[in-house]
Amino acid sequence: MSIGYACMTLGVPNATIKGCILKNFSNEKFVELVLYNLNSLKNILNYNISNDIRLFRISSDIIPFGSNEINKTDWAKIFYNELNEIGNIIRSNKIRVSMHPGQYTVLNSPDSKIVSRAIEDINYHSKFLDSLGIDSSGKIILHIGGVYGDKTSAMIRFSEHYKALDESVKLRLVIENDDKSYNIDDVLDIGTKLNIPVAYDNLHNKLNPYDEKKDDNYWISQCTPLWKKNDGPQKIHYSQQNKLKNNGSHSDSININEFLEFYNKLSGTKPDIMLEVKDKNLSAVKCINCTTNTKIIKNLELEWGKYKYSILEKSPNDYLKIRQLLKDKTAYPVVEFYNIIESALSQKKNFGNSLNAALHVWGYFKETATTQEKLYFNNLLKKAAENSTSFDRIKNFLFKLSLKYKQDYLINSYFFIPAL
DNA sequence: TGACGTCAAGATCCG
DNA sequence: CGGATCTTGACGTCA
Repeated sequence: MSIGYACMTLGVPNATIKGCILKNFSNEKFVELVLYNLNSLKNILNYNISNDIRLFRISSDIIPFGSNEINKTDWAKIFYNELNEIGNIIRSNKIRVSMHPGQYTVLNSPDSKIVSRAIEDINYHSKFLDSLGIDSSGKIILHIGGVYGDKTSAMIRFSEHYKALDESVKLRLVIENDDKSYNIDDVLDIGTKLNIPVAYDNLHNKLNPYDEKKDDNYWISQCTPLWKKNDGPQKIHYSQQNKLKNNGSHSDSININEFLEFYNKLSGTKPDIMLEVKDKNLSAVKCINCTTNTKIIKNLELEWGKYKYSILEKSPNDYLKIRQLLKDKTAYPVVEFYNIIESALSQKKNFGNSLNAALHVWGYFKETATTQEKLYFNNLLKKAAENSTSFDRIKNFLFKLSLKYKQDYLINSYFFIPAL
């Protein structure tokens, strides 16, 4: 059982995926972007390894316009060395990677042009995983598509188009229930007939249920037999509803109590769990720390090091509470720890607390900073007090200082994540 | 025809 | 001119 997250990281330096718009596409731009993205992917994977995250979804944007006809480059050849190096990192560290074409890749469309684009896109995803030397446990997760007023024939069309795919692509394909059209029963029906593994998505099932009396564990068990040896461990998608947003919007963070309630109800072998959540790797680390057999306080101390200034900024009370909580070096109060973190992060910031946290971080530099840097920092504080600049600018400046003075402890701090 | 969802690139505005 | 903020893109389905 592994727990992972999708596509992008928060608070990891040099780990973003870049793209460009169609009209700016050129071969030179493309080469530049792919080199940049592959380097980011390498950094993400190394981050995952050091945080013991063994499940990761690679962004479909890793190769910009990977399946667009504008893109004539043989990228697998051009970037053979980079791709090979990344593949080695993945394989030697036993990370499981997957990909997930977006909602616009529709294999069952009645429009043959849309179908051929969908096939091109699925082929691109498969080729990317092939280029890393990943075996068939590296999955491509796909939705069934549209209904077009006639679900039965739309499902038949999916089956026919699926059968026409390359064998190597079929080995990777997994189908997933969606939040509007194809419920888990529909998808299990297709999966059983075509022998395709099914990834169960709990939030989609909540929004688009087949039978509300059946719980998550029931459906996950129903999917289990469809995962054969070559497919690797069963996978599911797990997410929670953002209560302030539309149905289907993912929560900012995984609420740990709700997750553990779900997790503890799972019977049999636990599946790989792909989290879909705004705070990405942060929730992955949280859920891993709460389910691991390695119950050592050092892991909580590492987490605390990253969270502490964000907590100080939101709630000095909770800051003190956690310091108290982590005093007993023989204990592992992980759930309590994250409960306080979640509660603190849900608080609103205020000027005094933000200033206090910023000054704590400034403490790392106030001796070593140049006169100019000191002046600039004080000027930013003054402007913030007058409300003529935001604390984000102060944070940006402090982050730049962290990089310049190589303060790794600060560079990895969640304090600098704007959304937090 | 616009909403849906997603994020950053690109465009524009502001001081 | 740099930084902040707004708009667009890229995709297909459905109301």
